[in-house]
Amino acid sequence: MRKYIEYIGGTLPDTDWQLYKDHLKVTSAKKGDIILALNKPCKTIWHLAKGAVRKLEIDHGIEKTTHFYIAPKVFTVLHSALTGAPSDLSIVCEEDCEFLELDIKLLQELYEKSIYIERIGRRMAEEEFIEEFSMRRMFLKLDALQRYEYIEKEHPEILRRFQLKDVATFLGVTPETLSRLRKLRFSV
Amino acid sequence: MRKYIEYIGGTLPDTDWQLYKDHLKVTSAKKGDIILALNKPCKTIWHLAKGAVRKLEIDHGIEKTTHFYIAPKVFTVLHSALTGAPSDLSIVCEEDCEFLELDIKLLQELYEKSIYIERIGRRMAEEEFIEEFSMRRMFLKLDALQRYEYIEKEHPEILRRFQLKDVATFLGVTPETLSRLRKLRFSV
DNA sequence: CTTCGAACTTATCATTTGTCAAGTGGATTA
DNA sequence: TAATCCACTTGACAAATGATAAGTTCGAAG
Repeated sequence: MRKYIEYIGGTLPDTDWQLYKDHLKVTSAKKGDIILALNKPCKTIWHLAKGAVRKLEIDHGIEKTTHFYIAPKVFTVLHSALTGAPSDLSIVCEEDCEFLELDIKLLQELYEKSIYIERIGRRMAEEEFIEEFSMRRMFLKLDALQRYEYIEKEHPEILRRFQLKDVATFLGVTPETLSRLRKLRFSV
Repeated sequence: MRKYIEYIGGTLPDTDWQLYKDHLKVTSAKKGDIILALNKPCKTIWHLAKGAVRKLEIDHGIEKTTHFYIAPKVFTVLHSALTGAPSDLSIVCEEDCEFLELDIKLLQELYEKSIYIERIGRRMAEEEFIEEFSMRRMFLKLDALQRYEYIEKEHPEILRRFQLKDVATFLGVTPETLSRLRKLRFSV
């Protein structure tokens, strides 16, 4: 976790770091476990220490993957966490996982107590925004094959640790199309 | 501006608000003016008080619109502003505009002076993230016609104040395709 | 070991979207 | 006013992707 903070250019004095750490709860989950069910309000920030999870939505009965997270990584369902509304996303473990959980309400109290923690919150939101925008640009600029090649080159870990059918919906194509694109790639 | 802060659920005590206001610089620009050129580092946060602007990138010589902003709205090129790197986006006025500009460096100093301003910064980043994600979901869930209908229904102002060719690239289709989709829509 | 089911692939055909080329209309300018 | 430019539209054809159905492979469960 502290590494992630440094990665986004943040620093946390020891006392603030201690304050933060004291509110984390250690949990774990098995492959296949759903850690956030559809339509449940999201009340947690997960610090994924080990494993891999997937965020998904249901679109006309079809599962569509919106995010892949691989440890170490911090994630939540922001809209739901901020407003208390039911989450339109679900989160499932794709491997056995270990977490440090932080309650949203507790985090908001920590914001009051430490400007440094508030700052980390801002930096994390900024990074997520940039990442999300770069994903959208992928759809504006690249066709399906190029999007696949981008993942292959920039995030090969995703191909190793998640199912292709989920990578397909993440890329905005059907699993059949992804299969054809991969074949195309090998023959060139 | 203060309205925008309230909209995102923020509050700014009078003294902090005064501090913030004192650092804003009033500027204006004409329709067609480029307020941020491609490859220049972005050093400004613009508070768009009046008018409409468009953010765009160049992809293989083709202009692609990434954002539309209509007053009142706050925007910057976050990645460039945070890192000092040249902006891969350009910003152009689509109407005569009035701005309140805030220098990025000044804002970072203000973060040191006021936890409330820091908090507004966090809230803005969070809102931008949620907005950006909802845009990406549009590409995952909707085909081109449905994306157009979404804009027509949820953001009709965009159709009134920007050119269709730019709406087309924003939606990830060619202007010719958008034209056909619109024709289709009217005949149904 | 065998069976079963789910992921993945492959094939065929329909649909959507892109490309290229040309035409229309309205606004700006000489 | 006339000429010009550019956004927008339209048409014909090509390419990409989706839908459906069926086949293959592999790992999990009995």
